[in-house]
Amino acid sequence: MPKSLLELTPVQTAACCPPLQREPLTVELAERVAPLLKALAEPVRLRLMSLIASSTDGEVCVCVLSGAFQLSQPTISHHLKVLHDVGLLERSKRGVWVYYKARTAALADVAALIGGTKDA
Amino acid sequence: MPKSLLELTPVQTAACCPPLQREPLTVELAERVAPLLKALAEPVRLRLMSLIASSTDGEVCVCVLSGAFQLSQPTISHHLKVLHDVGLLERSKRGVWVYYKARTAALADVAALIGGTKDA
DNA sequence: CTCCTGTATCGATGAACATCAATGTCGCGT
DNA sequence: ACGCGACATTGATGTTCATCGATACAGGAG
Repeated sequence: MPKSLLELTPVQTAACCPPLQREPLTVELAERVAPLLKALAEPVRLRLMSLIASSTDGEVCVCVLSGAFQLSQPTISHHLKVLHDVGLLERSKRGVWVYYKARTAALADVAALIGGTKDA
Repeated sequence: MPKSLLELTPVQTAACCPPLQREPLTVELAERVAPLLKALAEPVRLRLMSLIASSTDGEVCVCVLSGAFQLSQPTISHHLKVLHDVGLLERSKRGVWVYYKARTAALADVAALIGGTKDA
């Protein structure tokens, strides 16, 4: 896994404004970013991501997450897998329990690309 | 259409960090943001959005956009409609031509919600 | 070793989606 | 008026996806 999920070039990261508004996205970059957005583009996954990212411990047990939604356990597990597969969540198993942690850097990367702050 | 697409509350907009990392997203907010992310979560639409947002004129004619992809005209029209329907694009017809303009504020809203800059 | 419990995987099903060809609609020129 | 060109809408098709029940795979307790 790369240090930065999106592997933005110096020009891109140092840019005054979000790459998306700076110059047309390349096909490759668009295809690399889209899966991250797609993973977030679902209400349940957005809330899962938020629940984990806003937790004081930084980590949240799946057992807690399962109880926070009126969805079956396999469904929650599926959504967590989607977020994990694109690199938005880290997974650590301790004993019988599994904990997920948010990769806030990845979130920041996505945000910086699509919007961020503009001006010089 | 609301002034701000996401209608973030003062607490949310003035927050030190992205709402998503600050406190668990409410069901309503998650369901309001997800469609915007879904609209962006497609390589072609991401590139369309970028092409329009990065254009010097601020506006781009559909005739230009159609030529920039190896896709049928209806398909491009469909993608533009998706972006327009969620409020990411503005549409203006002049003569026979149709021009689309990026709602950068909407992009910034989404970015601020999911990532933005953290720290205190 | 054998249950019980937490989590992941599998298989199926119905809904949503990307794409295209065909058709419709609206302006402009002739 | 007529026809052409730009764009949108419709209908159809194959694919992707969210969800669930059933099942598999751990690891701890007894």
